Amino acid sequence: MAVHEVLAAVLQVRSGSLQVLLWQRALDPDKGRWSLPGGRLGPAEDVETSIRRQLAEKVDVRQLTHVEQLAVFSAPGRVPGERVVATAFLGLVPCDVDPVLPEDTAWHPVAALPESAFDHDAIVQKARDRLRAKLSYTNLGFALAGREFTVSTLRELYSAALGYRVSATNLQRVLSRRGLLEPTGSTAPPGPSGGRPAALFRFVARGLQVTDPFAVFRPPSPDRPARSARWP
Amino acid sequence: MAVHEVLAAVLQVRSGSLQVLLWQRALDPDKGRWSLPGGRLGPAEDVETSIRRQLAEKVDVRQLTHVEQLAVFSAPGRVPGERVVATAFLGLVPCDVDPVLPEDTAWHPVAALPESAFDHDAIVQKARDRLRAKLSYTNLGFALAGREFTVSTLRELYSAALGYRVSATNLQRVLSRRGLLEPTGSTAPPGPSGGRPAALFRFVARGLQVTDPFAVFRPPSPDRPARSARWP
DNA sequence: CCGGGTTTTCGCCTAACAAGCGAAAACGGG
DNA sequence: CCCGTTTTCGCTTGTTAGGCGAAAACCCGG
Repeated sequence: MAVHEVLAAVLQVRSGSLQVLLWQRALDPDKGRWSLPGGRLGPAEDVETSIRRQLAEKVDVRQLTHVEQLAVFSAPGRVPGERVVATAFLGLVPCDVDPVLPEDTAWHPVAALPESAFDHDAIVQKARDRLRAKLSYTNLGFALAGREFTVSTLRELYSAALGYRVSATNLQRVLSRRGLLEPTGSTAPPGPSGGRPAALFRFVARGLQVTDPFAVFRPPSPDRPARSARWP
Repeated sequence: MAVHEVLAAVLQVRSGSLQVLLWQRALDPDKGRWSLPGGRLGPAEDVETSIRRQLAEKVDVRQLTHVEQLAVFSAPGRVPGERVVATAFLGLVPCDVDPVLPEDTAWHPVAALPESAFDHDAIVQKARDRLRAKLSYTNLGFALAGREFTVSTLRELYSAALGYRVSATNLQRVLSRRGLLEPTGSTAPPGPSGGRPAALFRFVARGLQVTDPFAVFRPPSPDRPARSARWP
């Protein structure tokens, strides 16, 4: 018999850095420290429904472009007092929205977290690592970007999330070849210092999908060109 | 307030197919159906400690070469009666052991599961998918293989786990290039019908490690040859 | 309206890796 | 000692990531 809570590390790229949504605890334990949004699992909801419901108190749910389970945190003494088992989530918000936040809530760069409550910093690290990994072999970028964007802004998003500078040329090429990116046809107005107007792109699909080229030892499949189809 | 249980899909390649450890329920609910090993989370243990403890009743724990969290299953009605939230695990057993099993326990091919209890079949599917994915971009094969093996037997393991025939040549090449495989120097005795004796190999590391070549958009790093290190 | 500065986009090239194929190597058995 | 069998290795090909620089397309000031 244990209390079950759900917690989410909601990430967004803001002003060039990857940030996480935290709220400051008004009561003990860990009063004054920053913790992840979430709360107790209700009796008639599964964990994903629950975290979406609880996040609605912090941000508009419709602005959450992606939610996925991260892991269970269950060390016996992870919170003082009663035993609490937590299911942690990764949530993503696109860069073109700026949700109104409650008083006690604010964004913090994941690279410089404030004093955080309990084991919540470990959860944030895990969320960041998951995001970084999935940017490489999925179309998860759609959850960070707006509906339409230029390659330059997409480059800034990837650079901020990954923690290192990414080549815009290569980014466009790789995502295009994988069939994840498509041009809208129109262009964005050039910046104040001029320059060629950038073409607008969008992600072909806005749901998570994995690119399988990372799957090796593949069998020759009928849909792929089938480099040659004979097996011992 | 909900009961928390831990469940594990323990997989092993046996007689050429991927199989999962199940036990047959002697009591209602779902009497007679097959379910995953596991049980209630104890008050002083985290979920991984708990699943390892509970699996010890089924198989010798030292034979478990890999254990990882899969996901939380928490649909309100997933088991009748009291609310039960489950943390599901993937467990792997190398092919060269054959644990003694309790009466009610047996291996079943994941491709042809018997009538299984509750949502346990969904957990098994998820475990299978996770294994298949990780075989491609990690050294997880070490958990399926024995300490030493020939390329042919490794090929059979990968073929069984992935569900399609794998080229032995390519398997050895890819794993070697990634620095995961090394020859022991000795050879295995040839089969009854003769043939060149096969060289024995082992995995360099027996803990899980990810091969990053699947990470794209990488920065030029000092350790890698650094094709050329200049950035705009 | 023409040229300089700026930003984006595209083409060409290279490197790395997966993958297929066939020849050679290394055994046992008649 | 030749033959069938199994393994291993080298050669080659196709695909993808990645780097570099030129051309394209805009603004603005003279």
